[in-house]
Amino acid sequence: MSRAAQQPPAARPTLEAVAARAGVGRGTVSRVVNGSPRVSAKARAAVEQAIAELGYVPNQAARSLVTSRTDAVALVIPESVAKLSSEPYFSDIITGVSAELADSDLQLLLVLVRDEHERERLTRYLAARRVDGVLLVSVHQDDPLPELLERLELPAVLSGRRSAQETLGYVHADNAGGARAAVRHLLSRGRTAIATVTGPLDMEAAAARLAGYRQALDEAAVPADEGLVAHGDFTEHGGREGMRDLLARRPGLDAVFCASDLMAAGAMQALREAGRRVPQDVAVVGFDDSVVARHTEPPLTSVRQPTEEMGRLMVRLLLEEIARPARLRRQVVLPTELVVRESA
Amino acid sequence: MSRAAQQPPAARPTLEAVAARAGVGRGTVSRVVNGSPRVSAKARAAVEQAIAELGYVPNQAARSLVTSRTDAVALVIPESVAKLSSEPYFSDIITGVSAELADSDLQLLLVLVRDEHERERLTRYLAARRVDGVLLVSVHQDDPLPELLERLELPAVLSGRRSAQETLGYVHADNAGGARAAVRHLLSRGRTAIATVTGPLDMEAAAARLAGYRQALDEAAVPADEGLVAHGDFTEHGGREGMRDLLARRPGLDAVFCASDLMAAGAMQALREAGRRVPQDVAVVGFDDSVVARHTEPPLTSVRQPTEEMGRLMVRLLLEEIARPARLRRQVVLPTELVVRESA
DNA sequence: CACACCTGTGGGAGCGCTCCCACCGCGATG
DNA sequence: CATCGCGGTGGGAGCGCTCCCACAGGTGTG
Repeated sequence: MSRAAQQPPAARPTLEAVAARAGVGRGTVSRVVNGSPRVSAKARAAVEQAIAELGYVPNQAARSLVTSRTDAVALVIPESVAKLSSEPYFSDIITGVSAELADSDLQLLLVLVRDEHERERLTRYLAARRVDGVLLVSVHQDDPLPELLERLELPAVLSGRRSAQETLGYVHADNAGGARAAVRHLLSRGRTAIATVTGPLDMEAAAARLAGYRQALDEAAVPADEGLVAHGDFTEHGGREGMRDLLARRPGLDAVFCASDLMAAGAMQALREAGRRVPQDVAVVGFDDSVVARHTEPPLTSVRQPTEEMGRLMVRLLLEEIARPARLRRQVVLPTELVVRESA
Repeated sequence: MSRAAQQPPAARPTLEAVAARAGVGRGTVSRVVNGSPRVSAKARAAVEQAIAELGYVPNQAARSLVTSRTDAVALVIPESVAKLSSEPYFSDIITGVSAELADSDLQLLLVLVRDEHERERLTRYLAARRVDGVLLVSVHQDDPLPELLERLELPAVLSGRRSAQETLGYVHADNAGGARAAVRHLLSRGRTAIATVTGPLDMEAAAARLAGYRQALDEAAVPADEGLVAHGDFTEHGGREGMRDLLARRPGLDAVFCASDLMAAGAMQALREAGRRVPQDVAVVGFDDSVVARHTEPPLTSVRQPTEEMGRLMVRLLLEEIARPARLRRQVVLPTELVVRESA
């Protein structure tokens, strides 16, 4: 087909063109576009009309070049373990982040980091300051990214923290408190041999959940039994394996607290294999209260953390830090809540 | 706290600085950075060393300004229905897109469009050509975005299509074929009163699945019965409602094909409420083979579509189109596969 | 009535890059 | 021996914007 009628994709109008049409200078147009108050009503009206008539949209690259802002933030997800879809936690964070960002004029860059190579790419990218700030989720203790962010003096907010001495801003849930509530609930239902499947302990969230589990037992004067502690990795597979271990070591257990819903789902599979009924023989509690919790059979009692709200809050903290970088980093802990269903 | 020691965040070196250090001109550095072959080995080595020594990273804004490329693509997800986390389909697309993009040097912008206001924001954004291309998923028949993309002559690839006459490039699964396979499977197991819960019929994928269902019954000379067709919206809630309707209208049904796994999960809840056993009384088949399928009780037989691969393929098509825009748009249909589990 | 001061304005400079043209030196060619 | 071609090179121009300085014109003060 002839493309003779093809017109050069309609060269976009520039600031200059708008200025000419409105009969004002470039400076005035720029002031209107950027919402400066130092513009007369008359000039403003003329400029706004010219903008509308020409369909002017500012060129972000030109703006960036001179302001050295990018009006974009990156959400970095280390996808070390599994796929995004099996971790509803990430999806909920994304939803919250995106929602909160929609009200600002920032764009959301999604960066999944699968391997070393991709981490290097990200490093170069951040060094080039191609974003104004970074949201980092699922932080591990030895994760090199937080340090990089500090070195680059790039505004950043974590979900989770490296340790209790975290220097960057962060948002996380009351992991210890949630775990405590879960175990207390099991105790109150008369369970006595309560096991746990932990998350990866190089993540503070996982360590805190284990600590909460221990506290609750301690409070109730239940003697500690390391045989009742299995280590998982937040995944379904890890939950299944952990549960099998536990059943082998302590066949008499009558409850298990899993540090994620996915692990709880895996644990329930292992229990079913072993012929144990949930909750009659073994009560199960998860953590996250993600969609998975509603799809297990029986539905899973779980510790709800406000994941989406955490995403929103991360954005708010990040915007604050971008606005005034020197300030002390804010660190926020959100409450959790036990959602009781049939599994416990 | 005193910030006396505060140093200006280490002004990043420019092309010019590299050129000076390497003892060459700006042009040569630019050629090296952009991989032009027209550079002598000697000059190249000198430049590369200077780059390493200075830690030079090109300024993307400056580059963009002159090339009018952005090296970014947007993945647009109309989040009309529910949350991201309850739709594993989207997560898998994201995973695939991100993986494929990692090998190119493009960035992924994630844009969730929740309402009219956010759509307008996106429209302005696209008009400003702040991305080199767009991936659009979950396309509805009356969706204004595809038309906008055509008008803007912005490279774009859809997942799903508006109709069989789609003019834009797209990738989708063999929806009709998958549905046919599902229903044939049910027929082969001796089911005779096979119902279906459809997706939103303004999406071609949903319409095609319904068509496939009808074809399979037709081939088997099973008389059509509109009472066995309920309309859902791909969500769990829709599946539950649809199933209740079906049970009310045709209590004798012995199988149901649901156009999504989520609806199948909802349908199974409704069946349980009604005291029907799955699969003994009613066999259930879903569509997507998402993580949900493995978490239902019993595990769900489902039509697998290669969602992640679809994401990757969308990126490949988009890159092609960005490279040479005038070409005919490629349209690809990927095969589906029935994964048999215990629900049917 | 001279002066300072404030609001609103125009436009030069310059952000860091790519594009392109001019030019250099060399070996091959007539 | 003059001419050409060609790989390799330097650097001017310019992308579209913001920043900032200079300046116009009005208002208020001594």
